[in-house]
Amino acid sequence: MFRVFKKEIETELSKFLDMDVSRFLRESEHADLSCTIAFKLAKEQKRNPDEIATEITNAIAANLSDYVGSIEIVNGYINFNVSYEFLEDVVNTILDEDEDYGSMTEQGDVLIEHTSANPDGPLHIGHIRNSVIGDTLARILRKAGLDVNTHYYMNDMGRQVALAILGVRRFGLNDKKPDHAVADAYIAINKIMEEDENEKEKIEREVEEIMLEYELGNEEVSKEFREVVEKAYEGIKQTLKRLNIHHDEVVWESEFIRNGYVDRVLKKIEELGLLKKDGAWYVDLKSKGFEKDVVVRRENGTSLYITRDLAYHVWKNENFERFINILGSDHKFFGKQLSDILEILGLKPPEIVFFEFVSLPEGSMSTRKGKFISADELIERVYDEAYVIIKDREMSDEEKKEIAESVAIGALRFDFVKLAPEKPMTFDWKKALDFERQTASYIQYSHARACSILRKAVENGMPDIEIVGELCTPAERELIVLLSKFTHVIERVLKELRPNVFADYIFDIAMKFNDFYRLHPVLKEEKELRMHRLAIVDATRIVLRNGLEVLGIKPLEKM
RNA sequence: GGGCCCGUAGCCUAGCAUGGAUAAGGCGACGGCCUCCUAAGCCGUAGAUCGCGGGUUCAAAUCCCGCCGGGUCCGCCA
Repeated sequence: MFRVFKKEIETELSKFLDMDVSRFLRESEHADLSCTIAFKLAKEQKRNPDEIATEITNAIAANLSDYVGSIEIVNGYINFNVSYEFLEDVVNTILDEDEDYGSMTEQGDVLIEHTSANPDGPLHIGHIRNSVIGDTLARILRKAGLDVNTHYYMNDMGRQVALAILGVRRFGLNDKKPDHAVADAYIAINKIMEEDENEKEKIEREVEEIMLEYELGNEEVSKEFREVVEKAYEGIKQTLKRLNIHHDEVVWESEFIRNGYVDRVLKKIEELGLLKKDGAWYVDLKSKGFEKDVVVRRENGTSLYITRDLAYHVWKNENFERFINILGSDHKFFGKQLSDILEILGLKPPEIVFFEFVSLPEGSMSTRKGKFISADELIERVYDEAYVIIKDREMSDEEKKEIAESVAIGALRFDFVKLAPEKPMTFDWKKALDFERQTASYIQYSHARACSILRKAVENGMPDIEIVGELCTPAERELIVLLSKFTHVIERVLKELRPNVFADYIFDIAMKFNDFYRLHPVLKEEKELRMHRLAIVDATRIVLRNGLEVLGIKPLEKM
């Protein structure tokens, strides 16, 4: 709805000004939309901005639709405010569209690859950042109308996995959750390598050996790889499920060796005359500014991670219009190489969302050294904390557990998604376990409050609702204008691929709703005013619910 | 050494793309609010040389240049 308001002003302004005017229009605290074009023109024409603003306003005022309620000129700014009719239309549209409010009609297929953690252990808190960004983005893009597929790219051919397999061979798997059991074997074999030079050499030779066997398709070894990888993934999948995250498909890296895509991509590079063979095979990327060649095949004939990933991206090109990867920023160099090679091949590179590292106060994490906080441990502790808060409430234990689970998962997801991806993050137990504001629980609580008011209204036999623009107070106005920006915000996320923007938006709604709640009684009011406010509460409830769902957080009706 | 990212009150963050009106929230601190729709809430107070230095501009947290501090990458690893 806000988009309609904005578009209209843009159209009228550009009729008069004959230039792209959108960059001079912005949301501000002073008005619903504020225009700074007069400053620009004042400079060019060496005139007073106020004078120009007045001229512009006079020229367009008559043509503006009923959604524009007022235009004001203040110090050269042209301030546009929405009308009563706009406010009414927003609330009525939300009530009408209900769970579809905020949905858009973007078209096309998108593939989002996220998480894709090495199957050598459980997800840790760094991986969760990837998963949450990826899953939230997937949900936002779906809300926008796109046909979204999510992939977990299973890195089954890496050195780490080979090592994990040797670990399992030597120590077996204990009876912990399967991903943790794999990690224990992996950590144990790493420990041996660190402590004993002879063992280290021996194990490294074995790693080479089984990697080669696996690439060549040796049945015995392949079976071992599959078993360990599937074990690890089984545990990872459980963790993701608890976080409301699922992948539509798991794509095994080794598949691209077996189905010939790796050979195809190598051949294609060779045909372009870019392949250098000197024992190993290299791609010359000097034209793209790289000092060193990129190795795409080792001397022993095996492929490398980038070779298989190139093959995967050839496949993505064949099957999807857009493909987005969520990657830790340590992959930036790699991502650039991958993208540049794809471009040389005349293919589309992936859109990549990079996020900065999650580190512990004592330094960066390492699965190999067993130095990490697992997602499972984090979830469990946040859950315990959430349970403590409600344990004395009057409800069934089952209900308490459900609420604690939703609050815990919500808090966790929100904590990761609210931070801009490019910001580094230092994990802090105290903050992770703190439920005082700025977390999902605040939003869930606001939603529950709205539900409660509506529930009581029905119980008291006053279910009728009706928005009346003229009755809107400043706080109500602000809230409704914010509610109208749902698709406006989604549009921005689509463009920037930064889901934190959406998280902020939903949080803002919760805050504005609490302002409203404090200032305006609802159920106590006389009929007309009560119906008006109930309409606002219901509309807010709907937007909060839809927003929380887009964030993968359960909208609770009671807490 | 070179590339990329980050640096905004004691702490965490938003704003930076497209320069504009007193730099916005939260945590923590201090003082208050449950005969009133859920106190997982709310109100008030204190707290900022927007890392530093230059430049562009009528106007810079935002753009440009140079530094400083932190992270990360520069493998026949992934």
